[in-house]
Amino acid sequence: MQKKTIYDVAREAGVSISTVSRVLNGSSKVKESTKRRVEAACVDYRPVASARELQSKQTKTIGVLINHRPEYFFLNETYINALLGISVAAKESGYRLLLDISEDETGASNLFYEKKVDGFILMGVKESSNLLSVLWDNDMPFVLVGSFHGDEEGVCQVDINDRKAVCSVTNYLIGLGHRRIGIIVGSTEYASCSDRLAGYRQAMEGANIPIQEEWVQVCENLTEVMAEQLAKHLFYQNPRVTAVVAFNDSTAMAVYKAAKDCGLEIPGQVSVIGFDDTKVAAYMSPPLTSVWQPSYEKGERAMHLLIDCLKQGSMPRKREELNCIIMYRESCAAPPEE
Amino acid sequence: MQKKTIYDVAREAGVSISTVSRVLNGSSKVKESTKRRVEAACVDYRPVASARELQSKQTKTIGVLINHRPEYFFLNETYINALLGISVAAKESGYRLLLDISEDETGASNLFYEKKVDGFILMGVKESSNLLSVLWDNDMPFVLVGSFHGDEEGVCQVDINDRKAVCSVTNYLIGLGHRRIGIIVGSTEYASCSDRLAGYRQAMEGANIPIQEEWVQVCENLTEVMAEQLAKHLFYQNPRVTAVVAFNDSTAMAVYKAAKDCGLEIPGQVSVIGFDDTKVAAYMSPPLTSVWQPSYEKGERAMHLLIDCLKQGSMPRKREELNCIIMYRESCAAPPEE
DNA sequence: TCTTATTTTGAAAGCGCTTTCATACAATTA
DNA sequence: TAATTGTATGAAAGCGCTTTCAAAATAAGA
Repeated sequence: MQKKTIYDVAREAGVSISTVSRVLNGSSKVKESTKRRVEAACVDYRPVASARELQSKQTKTIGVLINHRPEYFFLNETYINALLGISVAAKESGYRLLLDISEDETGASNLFYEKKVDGFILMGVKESSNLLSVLWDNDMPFVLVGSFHGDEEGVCQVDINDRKAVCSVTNYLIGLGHRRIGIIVGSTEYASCSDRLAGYRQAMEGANIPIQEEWVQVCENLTEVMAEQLAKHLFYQNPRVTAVVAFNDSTAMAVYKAAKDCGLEIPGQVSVIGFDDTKVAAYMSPPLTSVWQPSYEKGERAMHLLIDCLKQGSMPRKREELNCIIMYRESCAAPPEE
Repeated sequence: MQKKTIYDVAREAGVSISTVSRVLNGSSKVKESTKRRVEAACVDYRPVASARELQSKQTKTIGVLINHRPEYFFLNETYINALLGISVAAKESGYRLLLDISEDETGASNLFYEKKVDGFILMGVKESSNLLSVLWDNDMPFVLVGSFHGDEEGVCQVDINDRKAVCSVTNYLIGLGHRRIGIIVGSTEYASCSDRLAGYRQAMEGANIPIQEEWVQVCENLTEVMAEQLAKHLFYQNPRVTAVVAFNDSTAMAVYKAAKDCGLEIPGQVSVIGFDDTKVAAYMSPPLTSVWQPSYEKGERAMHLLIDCLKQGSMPRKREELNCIIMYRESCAAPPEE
């Protein structure tokens, strides 16, 4: 079966292809009666996207980039949730998603150079990325999901306040009586890591607790296996930490494992705090106190912002901040008596 | 800055656009010396994809469909892992991915009708789906990831043997001494659910244990909250089940919660078995015995199969079966003495 | 050297649309 | 009724490529 083209529709309706195109796009006035004729002839007709894109210079598709190392074999749950939000918002507005999961940015710039997308949503961008300036310089709209500082004067992004959130939970731990508080974070190449670390420092300084450098474990490549080791480092110290702020819930899980291996009770002997409040947090044993963040909403909001840009033709350099919620559960308590 | 077109390259190299196109596509012989001249002129030139697609009738992009209800707000980890495998395999072969996450299939058929993709990878297809026949009838290549039976004589799919896997773990439970074994599965609209249920039945029948119908809990809409309730149904029975086969690890987590609420010890008073062996399984308390399945490899393999189809022009109606591994951990033991 | 076979190249058509520009027609106004 | 304005439509160009077909350049054979 040969596919129906705009010519077939035009013939069937007894009009020219221009008229068909006009009723399809609603671009200019068409007499009501002919409009109806054309619409009737449009059954089983679907415009070929590439033809339309070639001419109209827009693709109605958004490139979604997720920074991810293939060797991790596991995608951060917050990315997935953001992706879900992006997906729903895109669908609402008739946009499609081209997904690029990778560490390097050539895939992304290809999408741009080959005109495959109208805009981008970027997740997990490294501070050292130079993709952003390419996009800026070429007026390609994009929105960042998640933390980023960068050299640019300001980019369009939707984010949480990582620093504030970690500052809060650290203060919570301090309020519980903890002094020797450890933290495990990933590469400071990522703003979310450096911000969370900064939040920890801020809280500790605010409480006049001098930070022992062996309490802060920064890891370029924070897998669960690594996290477990780092947690053990923390626990083998003498005196050991009585609480650990984990970069995220996966890390917290690893900390749980380490604690178990070291024969430390949670929360009796060590308190643990996670981040992201992934689905497991509530089911862990003991249930994990964690910072919930609105990942889905981040994605959704980013998409809406991007679509607005696309409509208006200009990109706001604004940053939207969404709120986190600390989910208090049972993984934290006062430190053991000395 | 105006984008460089094939005309610019041609002028710069002193040849016609036909020649440029030829060296770009390697479609026919070009003299070595002119080839070099053209290649030199190609710096900063990127073909516009839509123009190329319009003419060549192929898009070098694959549509990836994930069946998912928006109200779930959470994407099955096995899908994500498969997606990762798909992504890596696609990248290797220079394919892009158009992602469509949704329950209904109009998004997918749009991609097809508008010629946005060269083929499809489908995940979580319902038995009642009629997308497949549309694709078949129009010679659009596709590969299924995961279980599916369907009316068709056979489709190209890569899958595990759900029935065999659940049969094995049920036998394991029986071997441990269990007789009253419960099972919680999702909608039998999905082959993976009905197959796992069939595996359970097969094992029970094999051991001559008549199945009490209150032991099998089928749920159209298996969320964690639902699973927890169903688990409690199982536990409130008199005599109650001594083991539960959960549809997947999320369900198993909910069973853990229910057991805790009912004051039942795992594995002392109830044994629990999960499926998928997601990352949490090993970290649960007690660590969950679960069936690991090669999700990543499923995606990777599906993509390779699809690319082969695309090259050869014809689609094999074969089904590839990958192996599962039972990860024995500490959530199963002999049933309590009566 | 001249013909024939072979390789290399260019002109031009066309993929299926959108959009400009001009024309035809209907509706106003003088 | 003629002149003027406004509206509805079509012809044609062109988006940036690939590909066919024929011509030109080169190599081989007589």
